[in-house]
Amino acid sequence: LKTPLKQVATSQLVLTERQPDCQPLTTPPKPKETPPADPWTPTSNLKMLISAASPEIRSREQRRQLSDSSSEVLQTKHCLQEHLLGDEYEKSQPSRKEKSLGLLCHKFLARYPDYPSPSQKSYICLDEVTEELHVERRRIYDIVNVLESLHMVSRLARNRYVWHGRHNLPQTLLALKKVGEENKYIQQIQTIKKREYEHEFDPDSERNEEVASSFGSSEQSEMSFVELPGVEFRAASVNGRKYKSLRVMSQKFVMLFLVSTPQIVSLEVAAKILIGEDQLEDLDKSKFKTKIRRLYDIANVLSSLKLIKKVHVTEERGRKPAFKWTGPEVLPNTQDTKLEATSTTCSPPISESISSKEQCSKALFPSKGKQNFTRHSSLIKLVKSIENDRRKIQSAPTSPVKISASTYQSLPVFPNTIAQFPAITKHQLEGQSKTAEEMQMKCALTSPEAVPKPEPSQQSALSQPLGVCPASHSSVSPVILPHPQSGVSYAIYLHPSQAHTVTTYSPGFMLQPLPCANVTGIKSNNSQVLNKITTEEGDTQRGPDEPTKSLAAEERPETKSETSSQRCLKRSQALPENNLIKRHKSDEESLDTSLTFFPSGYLIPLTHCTHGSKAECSTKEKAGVCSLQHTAYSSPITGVIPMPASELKTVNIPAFHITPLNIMLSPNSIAAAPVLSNSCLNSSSTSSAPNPSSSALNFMLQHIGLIPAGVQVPANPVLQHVPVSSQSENISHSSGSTNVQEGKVIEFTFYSPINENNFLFSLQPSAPKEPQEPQAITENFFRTPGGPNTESALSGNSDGTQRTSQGTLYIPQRKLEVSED
DNA sequence: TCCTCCCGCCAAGCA
DNA sequence: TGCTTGGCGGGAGGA
Repeated sequence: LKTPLKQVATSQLVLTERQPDCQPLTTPPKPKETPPADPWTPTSNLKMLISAASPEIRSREQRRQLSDSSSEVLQTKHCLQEHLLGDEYEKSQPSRKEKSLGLLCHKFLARYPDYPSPSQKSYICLDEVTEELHVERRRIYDIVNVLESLHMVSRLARNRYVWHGRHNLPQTLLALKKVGEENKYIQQIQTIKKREYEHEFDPDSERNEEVASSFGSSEQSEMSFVELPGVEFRAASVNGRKYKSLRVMSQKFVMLFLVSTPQIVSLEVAAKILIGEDQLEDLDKSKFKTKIRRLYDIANVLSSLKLIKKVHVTEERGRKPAFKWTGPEVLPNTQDTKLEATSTTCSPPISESISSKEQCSKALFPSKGKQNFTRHSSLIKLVKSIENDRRKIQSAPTSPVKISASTYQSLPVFPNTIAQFPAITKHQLEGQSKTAEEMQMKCALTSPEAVPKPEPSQQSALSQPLGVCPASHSSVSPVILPHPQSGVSYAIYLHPSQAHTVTTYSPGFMLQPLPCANVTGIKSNNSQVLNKITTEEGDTQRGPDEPTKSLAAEERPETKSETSSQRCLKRSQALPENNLIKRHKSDEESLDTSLTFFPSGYLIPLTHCTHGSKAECSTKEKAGVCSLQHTAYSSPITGVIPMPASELKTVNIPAFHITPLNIMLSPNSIAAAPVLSNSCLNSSSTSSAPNPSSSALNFMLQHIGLIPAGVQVPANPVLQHVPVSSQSENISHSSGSTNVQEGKVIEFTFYSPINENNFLFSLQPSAPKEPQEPQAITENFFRTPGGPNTESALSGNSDGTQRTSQGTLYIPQRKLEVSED
């Protein structure tokens, strides 16, 4: 045995690649007839490095040595076996990890550039690859199939593929996302999660029927391989094993990430969905295991592509392997896509022409007759929500709805919803970007007089909210958003550390998502900010690195100019800190210099009052005198009412259309949980008249996922038990691991600091509190300030410019942990 | 013990 | 008919 002349650590991979049969760290045996291109000389090492960088050189070298290599390897192997004892030989073999598909895929990918120039097509010869990487052909197929599913390669002929690199990736992901939405993967995931909570996985026939019904829609639209225009699919077995192929599985797997929020998919759920789509073949364990195996194969390749990353989701039932999407965010429309592309350094700009888009959609929906992009499902949902909301407002008096424990159990989807509520906002973003016709339709469904149809000029003006930002922003300056219809502007005070997202505002659309604006950053870098919308929304598990994100509400504003809204802010600043404006321990330094008013919020335009005329509201607002019946609609009263937690009892939420901002609840501090309303909650202090505040509240809570659809929160809930908030401190931040814990108290505040027409709603996690009596965990989720009397909650200062309502949302304790390996 | 996934059999499909 | 492609599941390494 000869010692290599030089063997540097950095060349280890290359060496392994070249000679996988030799243990990389041991002295490789050397045949007596050493060829001139001995890999163990510095020169040959250099050659190998060059070769690794240049496929052409490598191929040439490879061809030259091809004839010798096989016999060499065999000889080497024999040589090793001869020189080493059985155990030693076994040890000398590369470990399982070194032979993993992921590593192999890394090697494979290293051979080709991410973005090959279109003029220079890279061809992949499977024989060469298998020889070069010293792997079985079979393994290469695994890799190639997944790459093919992403259109990173395409099959040219037998044994021959073309390397496209990542050029097609954005388009592919966009296409996959759309198909995923079409196939209602979100619902499927939710159905599966629901069943998980209800029963253990049990492949009985009854269950299969249930599954069958839940997957009915996807069966009808049995999906084949999603192609892109110009990237044809020429699989060898196009007709036969097409539907079970790794390609299709891979695409579906990716779709699951693209449609779900947060973009974490457990293998179990993915496998069940894939099984479900396979014509509901027996959900026996062997099939399930097989799917899981294949998903691991796919996941390994996707991980090598850095599209996903392995994590673990810990729930009550244990720790589950899952994967988290780490690839580029896919935004639904061209505009967003372009923004995304420009702000994603790893991707080249997407130049997607309309025609290619049409082609793409045709390719994506070949089996369906009508695949026009008519109305987005989220938009329909919104319309329904609004309709329901209005109906609720106009009909039955609000009475508490008790949710039984069984209901609690039957709402397994809900726990994830709160973690996903940023995605709801995102979803609305998508809806917002739909056509003007849709907007008008939506407007028509709402109060027409309150919501004037947007004119194009206004639209365009309003689509640039950032452009009207004050020229200079301190960390606490408001972001002014114009509102031409009302002649007033919206001002949003945000903390730069926790506000990252900005999107357009269109007044005709009643439920505009208006994510937080980074006051310091929005002017300079819109696209980046926009890009962050999705990446941060999708990752609700974030937290350790963003300790201040949700805590900015605890800070106070610092005003600069004397706009009306800012006067309000100033006023509030002068007020003593109440229980809702707390200082967070970890945030003390930043508090010294930067003060922020709202962490985020629901922008509630009071002009959209559905009951009573605007004038009426306005008058009453100014008068500061609100009848009980109108309390909910009417005026904000000046000043933040300082209220200790012990006094928090009631809340009144104006029954106006709520424009959700991006509510930046601390990802650590909340997690999805069913919310149990308290049957004891009474509304005796309110009149029996329909109380729109409950509708708005319900709408808002449903909308952000704090309560499931259909569940009603009483109009004027009164705190009867103190929620347990001791869990607030139990946020663990271990490196690489983020816990999302429930058992939190989320306090919320309604402000109207902007003007009489607008409300802001903000949520923030409560600061750690002393442990309180635990008996009411499941009975209370809601407590509000101001005492049992509704008016007292709304009354405060009477200068008619500001009012605050505060309350607390209790998230029952439950743990959902996502940890990264 | 369970997770992870390598490995290779073998059948379908293609040239 | 031989070769390519790839579904599939046993079973072993690793945590």
